[in-house]
Amino acid sequence: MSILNSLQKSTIESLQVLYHQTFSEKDFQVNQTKPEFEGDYTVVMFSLVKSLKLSPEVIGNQLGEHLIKTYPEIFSAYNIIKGFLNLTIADDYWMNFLQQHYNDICFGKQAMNNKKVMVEYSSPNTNKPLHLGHLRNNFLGWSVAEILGANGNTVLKSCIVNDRGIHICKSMIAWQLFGNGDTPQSTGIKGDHFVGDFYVKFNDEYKKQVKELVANGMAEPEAEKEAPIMKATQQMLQDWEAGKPDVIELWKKMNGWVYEGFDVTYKRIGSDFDKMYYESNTYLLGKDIVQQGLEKNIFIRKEDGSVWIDLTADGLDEKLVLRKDGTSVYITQDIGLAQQKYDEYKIDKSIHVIGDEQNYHMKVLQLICKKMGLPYADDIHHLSYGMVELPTGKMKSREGTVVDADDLVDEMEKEAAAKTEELGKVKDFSEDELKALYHTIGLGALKFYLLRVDPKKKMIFNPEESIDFHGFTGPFIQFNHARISSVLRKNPINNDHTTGNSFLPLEKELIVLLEKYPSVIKQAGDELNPSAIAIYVYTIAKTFSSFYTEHSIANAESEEKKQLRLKLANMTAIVIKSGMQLLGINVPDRM
RNA sequence: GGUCUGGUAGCUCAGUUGGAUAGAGCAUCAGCCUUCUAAGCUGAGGGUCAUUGGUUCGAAUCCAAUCCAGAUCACCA
Repeated sequence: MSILNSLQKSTIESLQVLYHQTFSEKDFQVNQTKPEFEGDYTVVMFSLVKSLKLSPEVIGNQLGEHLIKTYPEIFSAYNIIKGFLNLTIADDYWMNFLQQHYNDICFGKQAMNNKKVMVEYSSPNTNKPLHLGHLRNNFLGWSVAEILGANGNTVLKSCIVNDRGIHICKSMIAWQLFGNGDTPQSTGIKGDHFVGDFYVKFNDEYKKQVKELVANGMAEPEAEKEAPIMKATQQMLQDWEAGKPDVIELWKKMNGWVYEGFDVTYKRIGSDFDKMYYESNTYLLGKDIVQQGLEKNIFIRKEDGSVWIDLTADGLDEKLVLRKDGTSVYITQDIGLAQQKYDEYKIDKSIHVIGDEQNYHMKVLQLICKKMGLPYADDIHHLSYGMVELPTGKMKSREGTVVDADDLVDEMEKEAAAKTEELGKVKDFSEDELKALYHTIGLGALKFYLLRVDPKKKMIFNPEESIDFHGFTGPFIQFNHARISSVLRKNPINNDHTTGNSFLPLEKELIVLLEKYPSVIKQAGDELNPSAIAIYVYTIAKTFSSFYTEHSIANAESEEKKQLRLKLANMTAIVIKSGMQLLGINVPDRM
């Protein structure tokens, strides 16, 4: 049981004994004691005043007295300031805790429950390479999956690839027109970038054609429809849907190039999936559900044949679910895919990591599933995250302001290499070891940068300023892990129970923090929020760093003190490593 | 216009669901490496928590209104 739970429980029991009234954890608040006061945890008395009809000071005194008398193994002292009962936790309690967990690599993780969760993330389009926004999505999705696993869930990572549609045809057309038969192999360009370049080429040509038509007197909206390259693209989409062999062949070939490129990037950034879904296989799903909905009168067919759902009573709008030609739209596929996931895996919860620009869409999806009475409707959860913006505003591919994922990772690794060389602490590393280290540090900095911010909030990335390696960053945390590793390499730990020590303030601070790790994992899981982990791990590293500078471990005042500090350091290293792992970040033993 | 987010130090962000004098990092300034890794540590300056009301022992946090910024409301995905 956590110290917080023990504290709540003993408080409730004491209140029962003292006042013959039954309280629950929600009836009073427990916080960590502010550093300017004496004590470790504080119970706030004010909320008890009304029901007990006693002053906060009186309750605090009686409660404090009773607690230390009844639970001497937990509490050693108390004091009251205003309505705050500050409790000091017994040193023995901490000592036992440390002895029990200092070498426990599973500390903080929950036993398996029977829940199965699917986390869908990444969702790339096969017409362009991944960019900074995808990175936030990928890191979030992967980390959330990991965190849910640490909370005892069985987790499936999935990915829906948008591999068909008009945007894919655009790069196909452009390649036919301007490609001269070039391939990634012949040009030496990574497949996803190669195809992305043709997508850009399409837009350039399209703009040019529209401009020409307008110059010849056509109205702009009409010109946008009539541009030959656009008409060709639309024709190609129809051919694709009709299964025309040469179009299908081209489509397969170009998507194949993109996947080769994606594989490299995914491997590099540490994304992986248990299940891939392809829109080309799912885009027809959901139609039968629409049919059922029509029969139940949840959907309505308009005169032109299109099918709609009226959500105005729920504060939303009317939403189209089938076009008049009978083809399905995005939301229809999503309903179908949700059904398929449920049928296939019997998942208890389905988490969709999707940007907040699609909040409305996801709301509609959920509402439709609910109205259809689908059993999983309430278990669909949209993990909505804010866009990554530049100081100048949104990233726009048309204006060439998109920060490319591959380029960014390259830069981060280069930066890591430069810093490492400058410091010259790993001169004995082999070429391969150095490469691995640069990757660990560079990617660690990037992941931490994107994960330390609350997912819900949009964030600003300034490409002018490179991502920092000092302060509240991944490398700072990695550095502290390396420092601890270094100390532990040179000083063996004795497993005997360490006794007879009281804690210095920084030692106490560290152990109180370590004890909280399980609750942080739980919070991060409940909130689907990796930033809770990031902030926590940083706080641990920072506290350790102060402790490390202030007190010598190897040359402690006594052998007992040395053992205590070694155990503290060991547990700190384990928690840092474990927490960073939940973020998808590795920690080196040397850097 | 409707709906939904958000507004905290010069900048980027925290703030444990209502608790004690609102915290970090970056940037600025001043110190600290003959001892375990200085990607570090210590300290200083920097705030009308967008504004105004309300709720109560107590509000950055809850409620209302206003201002500002963004997203969305497609027979696009």
